Amino acid sequence: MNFNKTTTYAFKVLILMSHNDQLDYTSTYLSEKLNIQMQYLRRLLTDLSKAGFIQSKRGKNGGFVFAKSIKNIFLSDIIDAVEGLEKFNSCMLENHDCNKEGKCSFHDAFGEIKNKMTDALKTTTLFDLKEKSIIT
Amino acid sequence: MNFNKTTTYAFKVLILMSHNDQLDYTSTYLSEKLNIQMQYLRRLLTDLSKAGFIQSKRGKNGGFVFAKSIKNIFLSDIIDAVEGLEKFNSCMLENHDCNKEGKCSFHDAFGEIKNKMTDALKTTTLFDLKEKSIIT
DNA sequence: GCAAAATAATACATCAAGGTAGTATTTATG
DNA sequence: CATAAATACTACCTTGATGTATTATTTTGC
Ligand code: SF4
Ligand code: SF4
Repeated sequence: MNFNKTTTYAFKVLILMSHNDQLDYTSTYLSEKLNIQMQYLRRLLTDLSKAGFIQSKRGKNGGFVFAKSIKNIFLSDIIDAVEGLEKFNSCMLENHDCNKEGKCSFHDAFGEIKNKMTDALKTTTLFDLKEKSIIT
Repeated sequence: MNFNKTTTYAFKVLILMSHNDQLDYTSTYLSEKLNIQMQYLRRLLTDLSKAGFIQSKRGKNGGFVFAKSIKNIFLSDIIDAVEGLEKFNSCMLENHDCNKEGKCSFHDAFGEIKNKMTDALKTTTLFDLKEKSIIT
């Protein structure tokens, strides 16, 4: 019940950026502030650009800004872009032949909980997280 | 929100074995029935023995049987033995400096859901899963 | 007591995620 | 237009999870 590292990085970056969602953030700044290695972060930022969350400005005074309103970026979108959302809905036993409700107690026992989790991810935006976040 | 492969194997093995919890199951049988590679499964079975869930009988007519009642084997025990239970309770953002409630919206948004998940794992036994499981 | 059937142990192979380095490209500004 | 400051790209390294192969050990039953 965790995201992979890259997804976690993505969250941290975007949450930090959402503190001032009009600002340009350089990869150097983000890297130092969040303790994420430069090169890896750069790739991630490029990916997040290609996914449409942020946009890059190359050259001097460049950096990254949101490409759209943080009210329109759902947590599920971020997960989906980085590690894919499939596994959050798929069988916890990786029994790919089966996907039927009511066939296995696992499904019954955790299906509802998983759905709530997924719902939360699909309805929570970066804006929603903004105020209370301690991640600086 | 998934277990790693080894944990999934462990679940499948133990769930299958719990269908008839007095029987000896050979690694060959389990391997073929569940499509798990022999050598890897063997190691897992040895680990599950050492963890006290099952016991091994070496030599001809050997195999593995439960070492204790399946009413006393909680899903959380299995996870804990194989991949550790820590991450099911730790910060989803891997912000290891912090572990305070109310400090970050993430915590508020998903804390309750995670607790329910953990509770379910800690109160559900192999016996509870027995009847309805389709995993043969 | 020997052969067959089982587990145990050990060492090595493979693969994907994550991490690192070096070079190329773009752009603002003096 | 040259330089500095930024991102983009590409190739390689490291590590941990998973997979495979080989050999050793134990036990049963003829
Ligand atoms: S019924 Fe069980 S095996 Fe089938 S998809 Fe649901 S959890 Fe997986
Ligand atoms: S408050 Fe946020 S950062 Fe801190 S432990 Fe909870 S989820 Fe993690």
